Amino acid sequence: MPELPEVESARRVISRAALRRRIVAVDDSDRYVCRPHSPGELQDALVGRAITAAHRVGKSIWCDTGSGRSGGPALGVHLGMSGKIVVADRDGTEIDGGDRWEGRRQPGDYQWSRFSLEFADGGRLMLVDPRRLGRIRLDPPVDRLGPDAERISPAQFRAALSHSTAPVKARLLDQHVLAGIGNLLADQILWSARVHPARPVDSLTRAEVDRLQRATRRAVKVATQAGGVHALSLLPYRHAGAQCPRDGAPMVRSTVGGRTSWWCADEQAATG
DNA sequence: TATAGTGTTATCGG
DNA sequence: ACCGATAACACTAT
Repeated sequence: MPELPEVESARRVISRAALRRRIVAVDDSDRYVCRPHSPGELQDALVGRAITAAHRVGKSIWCDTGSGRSGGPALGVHLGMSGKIVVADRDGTEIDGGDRWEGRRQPGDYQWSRFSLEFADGGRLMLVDPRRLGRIRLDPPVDRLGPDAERISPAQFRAALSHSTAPVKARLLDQHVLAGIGNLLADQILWSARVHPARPVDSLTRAEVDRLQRATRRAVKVATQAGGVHALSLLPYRHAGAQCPRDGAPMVRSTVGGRTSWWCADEQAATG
């Protein structure tokens, strides 16, 4: 599920439930999720330290670590397609972030825990991730990300949607251009702004770019306040046979920018 | 049983 | 070198 709103929720879980807890053990045995680190590398870097702060840009989280007065490496967390952060007590009682149904047969048993930190009191922070497309790495290259979609200024947004012939949806999804927008947010933004997803960026009018900017701000705000993209109004209409909730025209589906896209056949015309 | 999928990245072609 | 499209990744849900 994770797009910016879910990732922000995960960051808050870490901030609320994991700060300043001394790490006594690390399970970094999943070679795919912990690539390109070698076995034990994450453990060696983290045992004896604690998370001191959790930051986010777009869909990337990184945690400052330290022990006493010495700082450690940043712990990067990416949730991929199916990851979530769960913090649980020694007995498996979830402190935060968990869903009872997600890969959990009994308290403390997480079938899909792909990485975990164990704290001195026996509690754990886990990356629970069925598909294993999430990622844990030290000192992640967050400087390559574009401006965060929640904080981007109108001028930065106009700059992001310029100098390109790419489909506007591909540009919205490019994390190096604008960080945090995923497939569902992109469809919501384009629908709200009444812009066809395949429109070349350099064909957009100033008015359209402004509508996209406002729609981005609104969609990110709505979803972040609700804790996830499930709150987006377009979501129930992204399926075969659906009609646009504004004008009743058919919702159509195609692939744009390599992703499944849904839009209103009438209001989001192919030419502006 | 077959297919699609809310994300990222290496690779390929222009 | 830049840009964009595509495949691959791993696994579950429908």
